[in-house]
Amino acid sequence: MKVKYKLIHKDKNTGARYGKLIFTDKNGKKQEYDTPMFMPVGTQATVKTLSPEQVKATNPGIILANTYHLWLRPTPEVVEKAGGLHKFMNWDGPILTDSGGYQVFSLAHNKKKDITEEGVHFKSELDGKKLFLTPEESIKIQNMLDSDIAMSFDECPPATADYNYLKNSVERTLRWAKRGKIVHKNKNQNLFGIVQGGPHQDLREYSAKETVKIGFDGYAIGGVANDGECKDDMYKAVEYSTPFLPEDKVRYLMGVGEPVDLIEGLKRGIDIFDCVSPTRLARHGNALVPGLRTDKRGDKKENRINLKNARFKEDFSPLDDTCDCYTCKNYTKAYIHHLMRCDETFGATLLSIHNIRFLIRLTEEMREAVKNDSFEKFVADFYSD
RNA sequence: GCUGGAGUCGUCUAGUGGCAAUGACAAGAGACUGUAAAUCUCUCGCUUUCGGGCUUCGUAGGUUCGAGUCCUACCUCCAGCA
Repeated sequence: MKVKYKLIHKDKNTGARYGKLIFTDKNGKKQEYDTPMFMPVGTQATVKTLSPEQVKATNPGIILANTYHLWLRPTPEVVEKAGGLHKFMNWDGPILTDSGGYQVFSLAHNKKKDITEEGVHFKSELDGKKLFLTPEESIKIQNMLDSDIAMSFDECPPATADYNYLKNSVERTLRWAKRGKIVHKNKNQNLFGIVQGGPHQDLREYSAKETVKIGFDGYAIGGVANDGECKDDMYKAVEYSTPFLPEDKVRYLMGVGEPVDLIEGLKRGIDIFDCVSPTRLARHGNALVPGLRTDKRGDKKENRINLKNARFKEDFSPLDDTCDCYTCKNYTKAYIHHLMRCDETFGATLLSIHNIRFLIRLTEEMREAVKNDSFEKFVADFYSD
């Protein structure tokens, strides 16, 4: 499905935007979704522990899948034979595939040797086989998967990498973006570019401007929230980038995240977010709950409870009594505590539903605030609770 | 009653003269941001000013510089025979 972003309203006092993503399929049929949006992650063509119906019930827009993982298994050929990713996984909503760029850094064993101009050498985690992923190959795979949004294959170094590394990385990511765009043939698929540059103002500005010159259907900000980056640097990375992105294209902050980050991102002009944290936290027994806490670094973090803790054994209240999700409407903490203690998957399912809905509900509330030009007050209330 | 065998952290278990004592589970807690993650880390006899101190391997004695480990008796459990 081809996508168009429509900016509907810009908040009077901040950079926050309310908009719509309008997807049109081959037959001219439209699907519309509001932004800001939180996209659940389904790396292996499934949002872990959830059925498509359960994902749908959280009111999502786009969901994610990953090129790297699907390349190795089941292979793009299989997905193509199945009739594309939508059919394969029974998801008729929009799908965004990450390019494998993130895996470059988390999987390449020897960064210096494995990451070359031509592409990246991997060792398959499945069978130890030597693999080589290039920008062209990544786009080709995404074309075959037939996702709605393909991401450029970027180099995603930690924000804490030194300036020179980040500078070279920005240049390389630009060259890779061009190479990817040239081979992008799927007319029914959108291609997004990725801005890199760590926390450095000049690099972000340069990366954003050059990426826009290449021309993409949407723009992402990458290389944030990794390897111990502090929140301040992450917000800087965003605010150094968004001013140079076109107003009529959607902006995607990759891999983020936490409730606070959604707010801070939106404030700086981001429209869409994705993060593994709601589903991973769920599998590890944690539920997002209202309020904030301060972590050991002094950063404001989301509040959450660990349902495995003994204190929930006889707590027969819902996870969050302000929440409208299936889990909160039907189950108690004591029951989820029991399921997590027994390693029953249904516990992870219930927590995933809640955590995803928690973030999506936050985007819905932010949306309303932007519509009413009251986002500044919304932010103030959020921090004062 | 006789003959073998066994009793070690909540549970199972390693240990055959230098041991607060192995591993697993359970338990208590923490971490997690484009998913190498339903994973990982820490604690788990008592106590501590974190150097240590104290008490532990069925019970009671004994041998030894030193005993969960060797000896004696007893208690309990299991198997076989009466």
